[in-house]
Amino acid sequence: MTSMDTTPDSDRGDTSGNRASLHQRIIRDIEQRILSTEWMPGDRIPSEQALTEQYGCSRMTVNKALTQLAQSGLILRRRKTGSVVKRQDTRTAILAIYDVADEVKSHDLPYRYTICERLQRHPTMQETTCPGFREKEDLLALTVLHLADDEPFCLEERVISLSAAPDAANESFANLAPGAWLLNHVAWTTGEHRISAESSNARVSKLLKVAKGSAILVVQRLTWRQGEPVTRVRLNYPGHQHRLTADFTPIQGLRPTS
Amino acid sequence: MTSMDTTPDSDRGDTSGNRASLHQRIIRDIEQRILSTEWMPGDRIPSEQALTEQYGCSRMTVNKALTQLAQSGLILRRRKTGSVVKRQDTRTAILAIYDVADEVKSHDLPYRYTICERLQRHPTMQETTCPGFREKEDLLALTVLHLADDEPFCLEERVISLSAAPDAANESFANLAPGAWLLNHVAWTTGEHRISAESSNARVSKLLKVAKGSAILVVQRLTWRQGEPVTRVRLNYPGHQHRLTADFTPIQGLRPTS
DNA sequence: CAGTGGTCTAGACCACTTC
DNA sequence: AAGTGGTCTAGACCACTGT
Repeated sequence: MTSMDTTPDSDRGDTSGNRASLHQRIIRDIEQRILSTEWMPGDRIPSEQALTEQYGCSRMTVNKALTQLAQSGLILRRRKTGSVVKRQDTRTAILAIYDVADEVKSHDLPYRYTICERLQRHPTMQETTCPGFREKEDLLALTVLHLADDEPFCLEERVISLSAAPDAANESFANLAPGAWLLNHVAWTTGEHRISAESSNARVSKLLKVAKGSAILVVQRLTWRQGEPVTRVRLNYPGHQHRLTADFTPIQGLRPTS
Repeated sequence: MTSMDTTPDSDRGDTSGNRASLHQRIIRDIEQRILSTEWMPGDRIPSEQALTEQYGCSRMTVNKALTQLAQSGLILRRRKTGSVVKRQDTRTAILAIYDVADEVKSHDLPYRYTICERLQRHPTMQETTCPGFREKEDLLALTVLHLADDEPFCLEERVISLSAAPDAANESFANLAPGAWLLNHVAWTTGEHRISAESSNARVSKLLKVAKGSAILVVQRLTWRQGEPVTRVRLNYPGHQHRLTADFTPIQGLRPTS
């Protein structure tokens, strides 16, 4: 009988300020209840049927809202038993990984890079044992120094699989750094980051012009394309000047890139 | 007239192996085209109307697929001009931040912690100038050493706002470390992480039993609840033994927690 | 078995944006 | 003005799952 009496708030017949769509309002309402601890982890969320009546809308609309809440990790949906507030024991942070050039430019500093080293080789022992690359694969190894305002900003040690990116062999990387070049030529990949702190060794210290043994923030990235390893890169940032920032919000979507 | 002729592949009338739902198959198909560079950034994606005919389904189903692709950052949707493949210049990684206790236990090591220091105070100069806390607010400052297998694993330096979490003042944290306690008592928050590498100072070195000046991975976390700062925490991990890992996949959703 | 979510349809109206 | 996505409806059938 579509009782409208329980309509949560009163912008229903309101002509002004009706910015959000209905399913978004449902999302906000439920988020609010969870945030305010009115609904605690494990508590049951009204069934789609119940919400359909509460909001006087169709089930699709409610379903869309609950599906999004589940996708953003706020609730768990199960058949028969219904949806419940999820326990939030681990939080996820969204870390945006930029191209180093963009990163520098976002600080309003002039950017340039130099290729310090370039050679074609096969995987080392370490590389074959650990993660991605096949034995005897043709690889291109590059060392790139990124500079901001002519000061060392990041030392990039990259290995590219030439079977995944054959064009790389004949590319000078004179106008486009390898990272950006790959972004333009090899499209999307899945991958993995490892972030750690290390003491700089002699080579890194020299190139980054930091004291030997000083703290370096190391971001390692492995990327695949359709199951094939494409590139492995170690980005060495002087620890004192650099930091990664990540927002975490279990609320209203994950804002993937925007 | 719902032409079925162009149905992309042939599991339509197939009774076996019909695992994925239709909108998921549409998502996969489009992802595939983008991954294979058949559709490059900027290229136009068929309109909802066109896809509706291609797949012989209703517009809602196509819309659901495209909406998800847009939410995961793969495509851009615009009215009138239609949807296009998005340029992928920045990638986002999902970083799971666990409670330190869970982190240790996931390594199958016995876990314990000790509260090294505890005092109630007001914000320091630095704290009032920089980010969250109001002046003269009551704060609880804690230093917690987390141990794995009785070896120092992480040094936690935490400040809790007593206006946001008044119960904390009378809590001994004997059975539950402050981080886990807050998770249970203050519900969800939005927040921010800053990850950097630093050289350990005397205090940190001593507590973590590492050489002074060695590389430390520092994770700073600021959390708010409804706009009010709740807690600020610095987690100091010996850099050599610890690393954060994050997966990035611009493909098929962001798997927020799972 | 009955309750719940998962998915889909075949329409509809509107808002926005470019032409 | 026309094309596109944004949203919503009022049904429907099915799959899963706990009792």
